[in-house]
Amino acid sequence: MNGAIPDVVVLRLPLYVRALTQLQDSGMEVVSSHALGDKLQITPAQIRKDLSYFGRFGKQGRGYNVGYLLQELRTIMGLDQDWRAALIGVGRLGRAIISYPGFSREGFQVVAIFDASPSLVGTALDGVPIRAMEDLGLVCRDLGVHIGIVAVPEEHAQGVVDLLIESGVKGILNYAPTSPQVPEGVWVRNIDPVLSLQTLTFHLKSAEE
Amino acid sequence: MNGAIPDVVVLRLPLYVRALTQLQDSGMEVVSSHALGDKLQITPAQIRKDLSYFGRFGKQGRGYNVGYLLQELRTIMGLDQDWRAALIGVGRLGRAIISYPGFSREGFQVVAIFDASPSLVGTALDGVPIRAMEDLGLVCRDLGVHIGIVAVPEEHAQGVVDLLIESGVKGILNYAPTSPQVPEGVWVRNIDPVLSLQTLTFHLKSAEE
DNA sequence: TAATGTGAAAACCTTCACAGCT
DNA sequence: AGCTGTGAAGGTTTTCACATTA
Repeated sequence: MNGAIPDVVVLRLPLYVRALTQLQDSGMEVVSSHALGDKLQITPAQIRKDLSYFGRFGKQGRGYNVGYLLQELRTIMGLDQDWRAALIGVGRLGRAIISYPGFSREGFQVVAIFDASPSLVGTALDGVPIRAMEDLGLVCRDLGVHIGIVAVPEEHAQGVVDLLIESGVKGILNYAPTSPQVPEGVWVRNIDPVLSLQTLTFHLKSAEE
Repeated sequence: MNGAIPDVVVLRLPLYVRALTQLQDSGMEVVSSHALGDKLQITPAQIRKDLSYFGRFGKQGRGYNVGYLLQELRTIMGLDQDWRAALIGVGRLGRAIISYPGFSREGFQVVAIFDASPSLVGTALDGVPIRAMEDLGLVCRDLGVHIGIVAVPEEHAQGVVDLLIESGVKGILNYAPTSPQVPEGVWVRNIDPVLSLQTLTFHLKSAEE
């Protein structure tokens, strides 16, 4: 129906997948845009419009078949395949990330781990060997790493991101408290809970008046 | 000059604060909207427009004084005061959150911890006692908790959020993989790295073609 | 000269409203 | 009767472009 999907639509797709999965688990077979919208606090029109970028998945008068729509969305988003990730940085944060079961449950496998500290290199975490930064390029290409998970201190984040990009990695999940610069064709998502807290305080402070 | 600040502007304010702090640390005293925009991959016009919602902080021909703008923004966002948070849920995730030094460094103090497990209640974490869920309302009001940090399993998240709201908490940082429903006047920010990864795979898959 | 602050224009996104299908 | 899919309308956000000021 068109060419590019608005980024704001792409950001909502995972919400639909998550909500539909919950509905499926609870045994629901059909859902209307209105019911799905109630669950997500999104208007029914918005949901229908978003889905219409990708096809016609509903039945007039009835709604959407939960299982079917879920499967279609998972295919559209590439969630029907496995994705290989590399973790860079084995500090407190890196350890928490590797021990989080949600990633592998959703099809994201951490296949390589890197750290700059010589005392860590050679040991393993969760069965995955920790390697030296020097080997990043070779190993990432070898293993076909799709996504880099950056969990290094702020001052090293940009350097690590540059290295990942040189190694052919096109997707980056950045936990460092900084905004890395990347060229066209590389996608970054930043996770910084402090930024979220700071937008909260703005509203709390405003409401206080 | 205005009434309400667009939410999309509020989401960018913490980015400005973070970048300005980095500039200040590196000794820079003046910055132009162009230079700041380079750092954040945001257009100069956007930065100037965003700032103009709050006042006139720059000098024509020169730019912005880093320290002054930083201080103004911190005041606008309420970052010049301390905020008290309660953590709910002491699983793997809750422990990672409490051990993250970034929160207290930025003025967010975890003053209370709650968990449903009787074996944890009565023990302490990082010097903060773990309390029973039954005490949540009383303790939150007593201590004047501003923000609830939700780190419980998905199936308990909505219940915990409801409890927090009943207890007068108006800001929620939600780590559970679900979209809690809240009334007007309560603000939620969700942290779910899996959603971020899933938006990445959409782009990676699209680029693959 | 260099860069802000800001109306106006352009681009983008959301909502409306209804034809059309089940 | 009920709900989708979608053009068109309406609203919001971004960008442009320039008067203005240091």
